[in-house]
Amino acid sequence: MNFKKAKQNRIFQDVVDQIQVAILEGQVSAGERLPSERDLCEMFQTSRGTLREALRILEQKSLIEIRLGVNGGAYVKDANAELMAENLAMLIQSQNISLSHLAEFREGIEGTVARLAAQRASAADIKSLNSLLSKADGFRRLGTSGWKDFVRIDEKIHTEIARIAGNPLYSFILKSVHDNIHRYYDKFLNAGDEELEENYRDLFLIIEAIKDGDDELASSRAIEHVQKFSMYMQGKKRLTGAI
Amino acid sequence: MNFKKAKQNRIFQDVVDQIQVAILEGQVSAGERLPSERDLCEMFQTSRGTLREALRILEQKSLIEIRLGVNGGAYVKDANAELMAENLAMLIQSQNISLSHLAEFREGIEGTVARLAAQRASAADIKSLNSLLSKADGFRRLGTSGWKDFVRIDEKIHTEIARIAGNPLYSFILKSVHDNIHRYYDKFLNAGDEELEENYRDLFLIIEAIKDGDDELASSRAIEHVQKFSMYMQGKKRLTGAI
DNA sequence: ATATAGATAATGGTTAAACCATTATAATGA
DNA sequence: TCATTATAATGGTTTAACCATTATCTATAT
Repeated sequence: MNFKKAKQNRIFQDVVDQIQVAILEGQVSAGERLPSERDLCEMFQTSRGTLREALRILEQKSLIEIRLGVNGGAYVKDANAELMAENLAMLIQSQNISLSHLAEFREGIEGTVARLAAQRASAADIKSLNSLLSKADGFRRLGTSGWKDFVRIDEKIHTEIARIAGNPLYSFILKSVHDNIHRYYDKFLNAGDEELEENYRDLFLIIEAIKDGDDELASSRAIEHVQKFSMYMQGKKRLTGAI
Repeated sequence: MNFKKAKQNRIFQDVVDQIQVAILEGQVSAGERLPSERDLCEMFQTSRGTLREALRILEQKSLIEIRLGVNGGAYVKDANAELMAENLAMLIQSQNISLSHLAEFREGIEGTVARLAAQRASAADIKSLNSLLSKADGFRRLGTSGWKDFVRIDEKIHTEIARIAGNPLYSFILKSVHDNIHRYYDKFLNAGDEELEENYRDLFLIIEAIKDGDDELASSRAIEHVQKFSMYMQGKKRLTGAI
């Protein structure tokens, strides 16, 4: 059965549950504001301290965001992706998960996502990818000075492929992984023209395979692409770390 | 740059940060207890209300667990897997992620994990898998009466394969996915002898492929196995739901 | 009229002191 | 020795007050 211990009634937990249900069921929409703390106290018949403990939990769950001043209060949030990213970060920190583990995990995800995208891409999807690719091309031509923008588009392409794969879970997980990889790698983000050139070529080939509906090729190219990136970053890291 | 807005100093946030660092850096180990609320108040020079807001956040992060009574207080936790499972559950609920999406995601993960396990399994790993398999065999022979135990071992085998894959990220993610699938599917868990028989055979074949180091075969068999399970469950669901 | 500066009030952030509920442990008694 | 009871430490909750931030209104000067 695997039940958890039934804890003493904690009032703030009940408040959390009620508000969470209201949010998840859409009784209050993203962007809207909950009543003020003092009003909520009256509604729940509780003290302000207890109510605030509930708000802290909801805030930590990224379900609400607290703003100050007049018109301040608890605003319902929509983005639930950052939650996963944060938890993944904590997992990585506390469980001593290495960057190579993270990179390997990313390989698996990107490979699968590219395969699915190749199976499911519509004409509109291909168009969208091509548009991003041409933007990347523009930044590539700027050489190393366009590197930063290129990286941004690069990530956007990966995200778009995940969207095309059609399973939102992959989008969320992949975003979490990207966030965490960049959290650690961003400081090493600079490269010569050759790397930039190769990176662009990789993207081009991945998208080509997706266009052709060749799922196995798309998958293997995506994996290879991620591996290359990881190796490059780990190489850089070792060099820089040795200073 | 993607910086976030710098919020007003919130005392409870500072308290959270300090305690979190202490935990993640191992200054306090799992199972140990933090000082009492009143003591912590003195140490942080803060009021009890503020301190409690900090504890609520840490509790929500699954970093601590609060117990009541004498010897009660904030105990440092070790298990960080349930965190992911909970967040995944919320993601599923709030983003309208369907069971088929969850099942597809599981396919990808299990396929990759089986592939890696086939590449990396040691003699001891194989022995461990065989031991689990023989247990499963025992429950299988009991027929439908042993179904519940069989399912428990089944999941254990999947978990073990993930462990053998050697990347803790996969273990955590897979556990989260399993938890969430069971959360929705558990009520449909009953089957005839044929399903049980086929399930056992699948496991046997997956483990055989891992034993032989045939990573592609292990992967495809694992994927097929998961697909079968999903289809069976979705079928059951439709039937039961139609009552 | 318009722009600037200041006053106003609503809202979250914090404090303090008191009381209640739970529970491990010690003291008590059969 | 074992069961019962008392004790005290700890988290859970309440109340009432004050501080800090900020959107909006108001008055003044240009």
